[in-house]
Amino acid sequence: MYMYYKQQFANVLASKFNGVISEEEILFRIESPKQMNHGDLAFPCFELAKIKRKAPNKIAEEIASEIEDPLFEKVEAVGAYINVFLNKQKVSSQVIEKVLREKGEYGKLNLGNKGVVTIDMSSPNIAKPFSMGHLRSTVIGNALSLLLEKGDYKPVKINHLGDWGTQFGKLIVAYKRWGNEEKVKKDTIKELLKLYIIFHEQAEIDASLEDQGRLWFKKLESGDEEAIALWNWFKEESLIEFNRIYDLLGINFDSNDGEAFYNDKMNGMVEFLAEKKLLSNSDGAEVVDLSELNMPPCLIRKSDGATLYATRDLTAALYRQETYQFVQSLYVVGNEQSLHFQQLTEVLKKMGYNWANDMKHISFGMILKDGKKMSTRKGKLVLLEEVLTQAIDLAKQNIETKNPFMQNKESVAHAIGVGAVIFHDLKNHRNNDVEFSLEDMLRVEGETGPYVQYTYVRACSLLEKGEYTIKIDETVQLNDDQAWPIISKLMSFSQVIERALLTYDPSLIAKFTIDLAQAFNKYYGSVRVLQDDSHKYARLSLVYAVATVLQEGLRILGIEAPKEM
RNA sequence: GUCCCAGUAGCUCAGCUGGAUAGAGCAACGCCCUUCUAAGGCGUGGGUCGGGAGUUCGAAUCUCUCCUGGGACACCA
Repeated sequence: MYMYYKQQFANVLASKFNGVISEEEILFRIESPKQMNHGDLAFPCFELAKIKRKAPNKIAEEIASEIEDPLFEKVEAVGAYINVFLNKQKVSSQVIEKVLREKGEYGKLNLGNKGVVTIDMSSPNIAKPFSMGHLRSTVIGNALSLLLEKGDYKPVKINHLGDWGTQFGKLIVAYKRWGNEEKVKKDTIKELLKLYIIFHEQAEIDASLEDQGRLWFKKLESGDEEAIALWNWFKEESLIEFNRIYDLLGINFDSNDGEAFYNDKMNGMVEFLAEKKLLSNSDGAEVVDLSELNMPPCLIRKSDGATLYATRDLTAALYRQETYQFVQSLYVVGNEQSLHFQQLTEVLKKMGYNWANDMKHISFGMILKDGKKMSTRKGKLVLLEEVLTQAIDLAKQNIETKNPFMQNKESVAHAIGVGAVIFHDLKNHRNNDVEFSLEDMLRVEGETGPYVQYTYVRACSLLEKGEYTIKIDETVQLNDDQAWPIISKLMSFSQVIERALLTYDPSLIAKFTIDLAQAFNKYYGSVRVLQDDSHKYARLSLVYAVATVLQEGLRILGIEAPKEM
């Protein structure tokens, strides 16, 4: 909607400028003023001043006085700017009616099916607890997937489980040395984590442990029965735990092919590298040299012949291109792996695959503890499940005091608790590091998920009390200017989606929902919606539009919007 | 040492492709529930946009440089 009005303005301006400056150029220059009293759209005349060799404010004045259009209720020159005020009544009706018609589809970018986008996300390491770090990948990946859908792409969510690699060799060694079947059966993940930590402690004393770990991974990779049996056991137990968490988060995947899935596909990839003469030997290991790009070499095979992370990721990339023929392939993986992904891309390009350029590392910042990276090896980590449980409990307590007679307390508390945690993760730009703070995560006031949900609840309550039903043929005649900030926000929704999609940035959606909620709460505080007068239907329609868009915004973030709380 | 990310109010962060008096939330203080859910609203205070130079009509935003924090840099993932 916003684009439409901007286009109209550009159109009018173009007709006044007689080709001195192109319409595209005008469109590009038009901005939305930061302050309400500067109108809804503004055109700065500085550039024009150079071309026309005239003072910019003179130009603004001249043009402003010439513009007359029913869509604009006021056009004024302020300094070098031509400021335009949209016709509030007219635009309000148009925007609200569009939302009433399109409902959840509002804001969708209808550009025709744009193809498959694979999203490598979540990817927890089995035999380790699901930590806060994996929450980020999971939640960001999920939001991007929903966003892509809204933009007419076909997302494929892949949980690239960390279920292969030397770490399992190490774990097997630790289990065989210090493990206890009974204990492990009882509380698998916690026991395995203990073993993993012990291993790394002991390895500092006895370096031969590392070698044994590598040996057992090598055994695993060559199909040793004992190794495989243990690995299977660890994996099954881990998946049970992970699925419990995915259920809590309400997130699922289109594929659970983890690293081990590519086990039998790696030889072909390595052979192809050899055929292309890209492999070289370095200290007994097989690597792809990238020194001409100022990068360290990419390791393909260890000196004992076992594969590495890069080997599996390269194989996975090939497999995904073949299987899905993606137009983009996203990797929602932490910042610290940026070198790895640069290497991946470069190796694929050397192999002659141009689609390597369609692979994008969607990086995100770390969750820090006391300003430092958390380390599983040293046992420094925070368990996601505990955080979620606490958030839900807190929501339950709040409901008990604020709305004790409500139905569905359980499911609402779940929506709010989980919503708070997800929103907290998504509201800031993904690249920022975040210091872990349970207090911040459980916050429900101010710029939080529960605040947005609460706003939605208020809106729903109004619709309920006002017995609102959409009358699609009736024009919505909104007469109060106080609604304008809301309208202005509503009309920018698809813009925000487009931008979020372009920059792979869900935080823009989160900020949008906050802004819209703030505008609505302000309105709610000063206007009595359910007042019985001739504009009640229009006001309720506005409320309906707000509720619809808030719900849709939350949905894209992967957050539920309860009707009561 | 090389490369990547960041440095904006006491704290956590916004600030669109450079544009009009730098904005929110939290915390602090003061108001507003006999009328639509106070998980809300209104108001007050709080800023050399890390330092310096440059480009420009115009810089928190672009360039260079320095400082600070975090991270990555071959047989972990």
